[in-house]
Amino acid sequence: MESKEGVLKMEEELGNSFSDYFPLQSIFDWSCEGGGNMPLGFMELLGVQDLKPPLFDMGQQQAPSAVVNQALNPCSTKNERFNYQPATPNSSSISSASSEAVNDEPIQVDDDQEEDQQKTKKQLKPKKTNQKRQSEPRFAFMTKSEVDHLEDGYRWRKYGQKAVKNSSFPRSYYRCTTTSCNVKKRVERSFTDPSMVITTYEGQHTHPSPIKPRSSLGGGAGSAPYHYRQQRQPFVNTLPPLNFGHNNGSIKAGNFHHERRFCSPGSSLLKDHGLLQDVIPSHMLKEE
DNA sequence: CGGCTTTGACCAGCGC
DNA sequence: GCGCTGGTCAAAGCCG
Repeated sequence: MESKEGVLKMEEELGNSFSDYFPLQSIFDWSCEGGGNMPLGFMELLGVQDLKPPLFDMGQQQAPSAVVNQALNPCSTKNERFNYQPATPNSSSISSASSEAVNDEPIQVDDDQEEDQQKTKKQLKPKKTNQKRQSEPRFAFMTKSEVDHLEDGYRWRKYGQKAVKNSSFPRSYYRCTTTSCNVKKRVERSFTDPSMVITTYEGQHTHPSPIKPRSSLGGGAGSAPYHYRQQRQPFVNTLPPLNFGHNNGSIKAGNFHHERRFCSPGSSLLKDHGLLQDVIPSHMLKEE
């Protein structure tokens, strides 16, 4: 199965098994049994916990898990190693919450320290002081998408790209453009299925989504994330963007269309199902 | 002109 | 110790 392979790949990448984090249960199960309470949800990992998570506003303010319940009927998936992911743009997705520092406080580098580090780096390019690079909470998910960089409501600056071993697709590195926000994300395509995009978030946002609500747009072009330009591709996005609720008017009509589909269960889900089935193991679908 | 991407180089960690 | 690989830096260039 494609998706499972992807998840396993992510496990390797993250250096931990998802079962280490979510023994016997996936986030789906949290939603089913815990009344939607996630111990450490995606939203927290993204640092939007106190923002009325726009991410899922599109889902009639449903909790992520609820969205999942509708979309994937996770309660019947039992111990499938899947969990929900942010509704990424253009896509159906499979995610894996992960953190190498589940028990760690998110690293909040003092501004002064950070400045010092940058200064020294500029001057001497000294050794990096971060002995353990990946100490931030991380969250990875797979997305079926033609677009590499998925809209999630935040603005990102690409700071690097590397060819990845065993993959013909490069990995891109993005950093949140907001000063003092240390969130990073990596984006790469699955080499087993080029249509799948693996996005890994690292760290927590310390600020609200920069994308303003439509009502405050006034044209909105100015707040349109830079990469919208990149998304002008002949492909059609298949799911709503990760708007984090403050949906920007600049998001193209196609996305709104999908948004509506996503919000209305029933036939709309069936439509999405066509995409999801590319992602969801067939046996999961049979269980429904 | 500011903000962003591109891309080659550099650095650190890790395995052999 | 050496080489490989992933992650980051920063100059150059692009674009609205």
